[in-house]
Amino acid sequence: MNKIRHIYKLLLDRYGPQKWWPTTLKKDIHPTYHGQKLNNKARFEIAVGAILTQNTSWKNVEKAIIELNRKNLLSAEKIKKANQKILAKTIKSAGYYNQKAERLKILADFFSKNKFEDLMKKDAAELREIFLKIKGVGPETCDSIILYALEKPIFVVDAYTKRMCGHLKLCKKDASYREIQDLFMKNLKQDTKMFSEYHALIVEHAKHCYSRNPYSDRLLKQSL
DNA sequence: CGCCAGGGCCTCA
DNA sequence: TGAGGCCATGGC
Repeated sequence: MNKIRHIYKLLLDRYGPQKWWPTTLKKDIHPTYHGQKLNNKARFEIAVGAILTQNTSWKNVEKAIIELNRKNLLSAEKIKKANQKILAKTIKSAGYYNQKAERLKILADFFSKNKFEDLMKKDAAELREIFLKIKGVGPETCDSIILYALEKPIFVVDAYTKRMCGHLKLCKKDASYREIQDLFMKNLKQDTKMFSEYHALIVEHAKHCYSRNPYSDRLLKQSL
């Protein structure tokens, strides 16, 4: 059986559905998103979260998003108008707050000029070209926005994914982002929901098995 | 106390 | 292209 598909089954069986993107869908934090189709506010918030979580634990990001909400700053128009230093202070808990405040400003500017309805008419490859031109948006942030905010099928590769694939010898240790992305996308059905789950499951699994060297991944090593 | 977290930019070969 | 420095808080 195909290893990539096999790993997905094993992880799903072990951890259950993750229902990513997290937090924004939790009822207690954002009632309007719970169990509903994403609205534009939710999509924007996911993009903001994708920036804020760069090399940062989600817990710290969650606090920052709650603060943005509390100060009524969670929209493209509001962030565009906001004082950058105040914005930085608001997202302090997410770390790199000066850089990220600038990146949020740029992102807000982008989304005020490019409406979700229009962006969603494009396919993942077109969107990728567009987002990668934005300063502060690299491959992972770009693909996270495309997959989770715009719901187009593209596989998100992060440090955990690379670590896991290297450890399981599914790719070379110095494999590029695109190589690893291709590895998954060429072995899977192009399905947004499944790609969303799979990436989330890798993160969950990696938190257990790939946080500290030497890695021990009994679940997957035994089964491959 | 040190290490690391769901990266990306800039600089310099 | 790729390696290394830099950005920074909070949890453990």
